[in-house]
Amino acid sequence: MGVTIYDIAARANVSIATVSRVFNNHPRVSDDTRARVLAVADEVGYQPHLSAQSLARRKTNLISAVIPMMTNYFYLEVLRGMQDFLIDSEYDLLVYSAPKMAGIDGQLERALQRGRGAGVLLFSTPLSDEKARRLRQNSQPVMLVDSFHQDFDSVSIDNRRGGHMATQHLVAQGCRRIGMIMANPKSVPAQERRAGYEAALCEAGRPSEEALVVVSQDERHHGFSEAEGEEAMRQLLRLPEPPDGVFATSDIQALGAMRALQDAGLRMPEDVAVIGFDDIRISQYVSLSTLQQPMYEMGKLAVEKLLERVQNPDSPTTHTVFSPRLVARATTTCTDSPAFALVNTPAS
Amino acid sequence: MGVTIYDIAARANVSIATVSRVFNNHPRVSDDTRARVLAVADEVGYQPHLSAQSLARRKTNLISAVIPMMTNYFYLEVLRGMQDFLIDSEYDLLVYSAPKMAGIDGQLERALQRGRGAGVLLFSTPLSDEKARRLRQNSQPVMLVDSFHQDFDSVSIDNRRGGHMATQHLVAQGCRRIGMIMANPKSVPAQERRAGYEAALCEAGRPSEEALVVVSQDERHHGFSEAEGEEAMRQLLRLPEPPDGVFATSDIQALGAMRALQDAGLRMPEDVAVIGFDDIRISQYVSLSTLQQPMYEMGKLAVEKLLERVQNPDSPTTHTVFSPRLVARATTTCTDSPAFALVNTPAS
DNA sequence: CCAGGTATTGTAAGCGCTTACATGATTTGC
DNA sequence: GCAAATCATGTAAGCGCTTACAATACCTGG
Repeated sequence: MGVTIYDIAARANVSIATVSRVFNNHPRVSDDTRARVLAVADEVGYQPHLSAQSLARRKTNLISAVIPMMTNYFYLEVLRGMQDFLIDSEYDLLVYSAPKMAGIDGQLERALQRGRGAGVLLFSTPLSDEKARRLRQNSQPVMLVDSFHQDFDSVSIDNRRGGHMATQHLVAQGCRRIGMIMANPKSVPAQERRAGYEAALCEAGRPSEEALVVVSQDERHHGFSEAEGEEAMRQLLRLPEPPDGVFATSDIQALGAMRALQDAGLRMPEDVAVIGFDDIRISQYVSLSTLQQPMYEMGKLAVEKLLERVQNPDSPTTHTVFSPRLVARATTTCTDSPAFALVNTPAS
Repeated sequence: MGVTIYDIAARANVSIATVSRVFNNHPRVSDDTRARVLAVADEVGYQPHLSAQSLARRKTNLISAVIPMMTNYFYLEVLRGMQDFLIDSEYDLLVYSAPKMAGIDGQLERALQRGRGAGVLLFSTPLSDEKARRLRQNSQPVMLVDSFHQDFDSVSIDNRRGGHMATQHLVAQGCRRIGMIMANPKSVPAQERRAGYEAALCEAGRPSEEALVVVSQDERHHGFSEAEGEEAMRQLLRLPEPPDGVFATSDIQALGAMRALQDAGLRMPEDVAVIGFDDIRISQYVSLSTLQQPMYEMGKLAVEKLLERVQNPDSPTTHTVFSPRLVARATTTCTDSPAFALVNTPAS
């Protein structure tokens, strides 16, 4: 069907080996034949057959990204960073995403198929020892993004520090009772953010109150959803002494919390200050204070490091930890001028 | 390295052909041997080698999505729809995205490589006759999403109708001078939306004024960016008689326009009503009126139809056109209660 | 002028799988 | 009870490429 190296070999009066050498830039080909082969190839529109190459070379030029709940804009930015790196490389990207947390194992299995990809980027997925063992056996190197395990390369963010910074910021803004809207504890980043929150409270000499932390039991998105955030906020507001500052484990939950506050007729930040985590694009528009993750850079670095690992399977494991950056906006401070105030001036 | 059918054949005392038949659910295998082969395969952890399968079967289980400027949230939603369909199929998804419009040809070439994928989804890319010819020659079927060409299957939206609805809505809201913030005319959807705009003005007995349509010359994103929208709005405001209603070819441009209006101290919708196109998630939060595209459904249907085409290369070409849906929010109507009003109450 | 390089090209054996065809072993129909 | 059909399995030839090894041609220097 397609043009093969046999066709070219015949037309250029050389063997298929020579044709192959030409395309692989093998040095031992005379300039003469090289030119002839390339001319013929060009003339007939030759394209190498990628599956055949993969089979013969015993490696592919594909890498896989395994992503849970792509609805989260966080991943869009990371993907963008990845693509910007890959576009100049010879590797292509397979995307395996699962709508629910639970589907991630199946997608990971798919990505790990033999002869499929050269490496796997696994996002935001905690690794049980059992699963880690399974991954180590596989021939494809695995790189963890937004999660951590001693045995695998990883790129992540200092969640504990972020939780600490968020809480400290609320303290600095004068909040007296600081609550937290926590995702499902199965999420390791969420746990870490909570640890930072508690450490900061402790440092500030505040008692940490169980009731002020609302923990999501959601399995589907591990609590990272607007609905979960809204529900959690309502719960906080029902407390005898509701908080006047809230740290949510993600912006998307914070958005839900904002909705709940609005419904309750409360003002931000005067009645309740709100801070999230991630800095997704929406946050800028609704002036939500948050901890920014360098999503683009994380994506870019992650593929870069994965490809290095593919080249060099035995180099020592590395872990890169980015620092989050505090972005103070209108939900916690009174100085920042709000976005789109005019839209929201109720018309009369 | 990996376990092959030879290993299994040896351990199960059968030929490799039989092993292959077992995995391909060939009917002519006795239950007895089938069970034996499967037991052995399970024991040694056999996984078929996908490149080898592709080569022997002369087809792959990959489809490619070629997407310009993934920054646009539109594509995230479409991707989600695609993934939800693919997760139950045997196909996997390759994503080729280009940060700029100009990079799309290179990515398309990559996706079209022989032996790579079974089909290609090409997004939002106008096809010159030249390029169409090139695509027809390729062995992979191509499906157009958010664009149109007679010779290829397509899934798109009735942009003309959308432009018409948007403009009609502004008319109904009492706008007297209706401007338009237009993307680069290289974008066919933008052109169509403009046609709808002009038709609606004409029907309403309004003269269409050249100066009221600001056309972007941007090449990078074809004008689909916040900065371009903002600049266009400023330009409109400098007119002797500025518009009191504006239709933007996308939400992202509309967001820029909103920023310009806010900077100018103008109220929406009292001074200027604004409507966009797409209904990206942010729009809901900032209460931007818009024309909703069924992005998720488009993605889902697109892969579904592409896979049908892969099965059946000779069936007649089909075109599916979705209708946009008007979503009136606070930027055009006074009835809708705005989102997050509290955030935007300037604190005192 | 010839042994011993070195540069260029060819031969052929894979890579791991699918599948047309061939071969016995069983079953079926009459 | 036997030819014909059916079933289960094996043999071997690819799919399109890479690459170790072999072969040939052309240089060197002594």
